[in-house]
Amino acid sequence: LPELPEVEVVRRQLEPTWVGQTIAEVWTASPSYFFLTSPRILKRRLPGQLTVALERHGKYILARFDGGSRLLCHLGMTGQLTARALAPDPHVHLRLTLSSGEQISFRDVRKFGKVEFISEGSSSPRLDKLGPDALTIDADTFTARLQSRSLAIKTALLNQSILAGVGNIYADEALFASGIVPTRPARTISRAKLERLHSELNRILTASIQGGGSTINDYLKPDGALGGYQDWHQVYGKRGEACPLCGRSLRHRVLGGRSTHYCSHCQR
DNA sequence: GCACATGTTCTCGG
DNA sequence: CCCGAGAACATGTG
Repeated sequence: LPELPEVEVVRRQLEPTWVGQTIAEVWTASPSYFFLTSPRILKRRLPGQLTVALERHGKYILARFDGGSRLLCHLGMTGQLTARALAPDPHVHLRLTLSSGEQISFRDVRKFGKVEFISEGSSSPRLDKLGPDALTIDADTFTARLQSRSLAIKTALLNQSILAGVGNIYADEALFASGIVPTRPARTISRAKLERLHSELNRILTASIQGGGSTINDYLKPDGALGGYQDWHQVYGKRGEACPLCGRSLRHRVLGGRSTHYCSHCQR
């Protein structure tokens, strides 16, 4: 379930524990078909690496090491990254023991998460494909990247090569907040409306990070607490409930294979 | 048993 | 190349 705000909360909580530490030991579950880089390579390349930064691009977390190599993590749908001690369970796939003695664990029930070691000087096709990060993109770049598309605006927002970090929840919330119907082709939306969407998206992502992200089913912060932003959702998961603006019943439909929530009166 | 689930990636159409 | 529909991935919940 993690989208940009949840991944950023994870990054911020892990940063003080992880950055500045050397990786001492690597443990992987076996068997596991969870890794883009084989457990054998992870165990050979990671020990001894000094972590100099913990970064995020879109929904990806990247640990950067002093030699220039990086560890790429994607939480998929149910991934959790934590420095807490976890009770033994079959869903922990990777544990990194740091020089401080603390452990970073990657737990993922559905195994849609990804872990990849990127050697110094190498790039990752996954990273190369990503568009600008949704939290830091400026209004001009945002409108330029969307104005040329004939895709439905929601489908465009979910496309990580156009804009990185927005998932189903925040796409629905941002479109509601800016009064745009999710099915509208992006290129038919005025510049002013796209600028409004940019500012509402930024406001919502920032507020969600402040609130600790959204917990629907699985997401937990690294400290084990629930997120808080789900209480502020206006439309996501609220089909049939009253629109917070006009009181009419909120609609639901499938768009691009994804569950989509909107108000047909307030969003045009 | 069935429907549904927050993400990514690929294939097969047009 | 652009776009959409659908499936696949693996496992859980209601």
